[in-house]
Amino acid sequence: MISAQRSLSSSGGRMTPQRRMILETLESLTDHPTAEQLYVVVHARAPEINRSTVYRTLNWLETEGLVSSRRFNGDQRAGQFDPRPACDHHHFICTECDLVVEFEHPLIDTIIADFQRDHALEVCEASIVLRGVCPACRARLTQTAREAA
Amino acid sequence: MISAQRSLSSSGGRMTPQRRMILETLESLTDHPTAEQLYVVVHARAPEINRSTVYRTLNWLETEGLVSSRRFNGDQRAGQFDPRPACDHHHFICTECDLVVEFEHPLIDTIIADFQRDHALEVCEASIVLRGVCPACRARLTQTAREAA
DNA sequence: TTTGATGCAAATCGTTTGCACCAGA
DNA sequence: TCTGGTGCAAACGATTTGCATCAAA
Repeated sequence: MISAQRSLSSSGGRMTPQRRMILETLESLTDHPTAEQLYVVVHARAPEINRSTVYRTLNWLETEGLVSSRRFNGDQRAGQFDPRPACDHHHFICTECDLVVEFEHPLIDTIIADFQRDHALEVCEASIVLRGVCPACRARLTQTAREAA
Repeated sequence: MISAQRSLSSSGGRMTPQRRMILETLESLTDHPTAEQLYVVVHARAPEINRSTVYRTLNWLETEGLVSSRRFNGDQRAGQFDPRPACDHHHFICTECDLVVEFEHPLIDTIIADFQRDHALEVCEASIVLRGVCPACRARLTQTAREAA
């Protein structure tokens, strides 16, 4: 979760009502919304807030390191915003319903260390994306397959 | 590398001169080109091939599982195409020059197994993205920093 | 012959930007 | 006050699509 007020007031930008509202909305959402999805919620609550402001605020938050943008799927159009920094967790995505599950795993550090040793490249960030099918979608899929047979 | 002729003739689509040219060009490139970059090369060799055809061919190849599209960076606009399936290798990206280095690591299987056990979710694909700085860019950066001081 | 692929241009989608105005520090 | 943020609309880049034509199987 972002500790919005504090982190932000100590950094470069100004705290405005629009930014506060966008931040509060982002924190209230449990998933990884696109800019448009976030805009829809923000706009419903505060119709005077413009779409550009949402985009600008998200970009600003990303440069501040408070959120990270993701593209879990190579062919998806819109970026999704993760209300946490990029560096400290990984993701599972259901290919059917886009459910996102976050996780951590200590072995990533071993992988990074091995890679750096083998390739003489300096790694500063790592992310794992797992893709698969969640139980609900699995049930639906097998049900559909059974009906077809 | 794609074994183009064989894999494709056995699958759904038709082999046309355009598709052959696009495939050969994609195989000849060693990096992970965007659709536009690929189009430029293809178009230089065969000016009659249209941009739409490149996009359509890439989408088709992806549904056939012969290439995979990537978005290594959350905020980058264009998708990059990897002339290999998504499942069998991982990537390091230099944040300065976009150099891509591919690698494999056996521990990913342990991570997948642990995740599946802990979350009761079925994983069918995994990819690791490491981000960092390559030696050339590191040298340039430290040089620039030294000059500034 | 028939179905699917192509070229072209226009449309679409997600995102950014120029500019005049406004407000937080 | 003055720098930086906002709303608006227009621009933009990447990608897709409708349609008439064409060619692989």
